[in-house]
Amino acid sequence: MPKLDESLLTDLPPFSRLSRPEIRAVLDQATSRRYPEGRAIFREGHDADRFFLLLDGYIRVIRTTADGEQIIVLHIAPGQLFGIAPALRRDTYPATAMAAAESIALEWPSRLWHDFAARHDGFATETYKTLGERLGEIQGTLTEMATRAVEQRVAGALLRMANQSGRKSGDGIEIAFPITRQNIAEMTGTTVHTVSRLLAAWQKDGMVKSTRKHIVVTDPHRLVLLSGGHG
DNA sequence: TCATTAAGTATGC
DNA sequence: GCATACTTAATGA
Repeated sequence: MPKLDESLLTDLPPFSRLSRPEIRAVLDQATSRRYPEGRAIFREGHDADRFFLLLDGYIRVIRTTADGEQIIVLHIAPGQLFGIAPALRRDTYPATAMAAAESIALEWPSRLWHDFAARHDGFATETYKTLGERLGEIQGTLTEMATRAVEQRVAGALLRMANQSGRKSGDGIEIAFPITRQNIAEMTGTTVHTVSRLLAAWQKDGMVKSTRKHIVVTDPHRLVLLSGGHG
């Protein structure tokens, strides 16, 4: 394993308050791995022996219901920690993590988490901050599920992905990882068919542009209106 | 309003 | 050419 460059971590919230030598020490304990699209990084219920930092790519966090249905909980963007079960005082992962696109992540043994938190100023607080933000997002989605109609939920899901992982392209905001209608159905508690119909209608109205596994939001503002105000 | 069924077309390895 | 992604229409809860 080649030595990892310190600049990988210097600008990321959990590490931004660490000194150069501290970052070096943290990096020297990390392993870097690559995951092809669709590969599980860890699975729900399994022993939480490692935690991760996403360097490149996108991660889909998935939970499976009792009757085997998949629910996409959220997506993780580069620069974020994930699989941080130790921060939640858990010894198993609460969800499955899949590479939504080809991804590269650093990993550390779980036992190091408490070590990092104790030794490095800001590591724990920054980590809890991202956990809090993530919880807020999940709560928001949950409320949306309970109170909004399907059309508003799908619009909201598209906007969330565009906001968190969007890159500006020629004609709008492009969702930066492969996403199928089935995936969106799993995020919004509806069916592929409904998602397909909605996307087709919105494309005709010029709000989105989509091809296979690829969506560009061309009129975010109107989509916000459709989603019912709040993003 | 939305899921389900069913039956198709398009796309990419 | 086959699996996967996607589309559309009909039906009924």
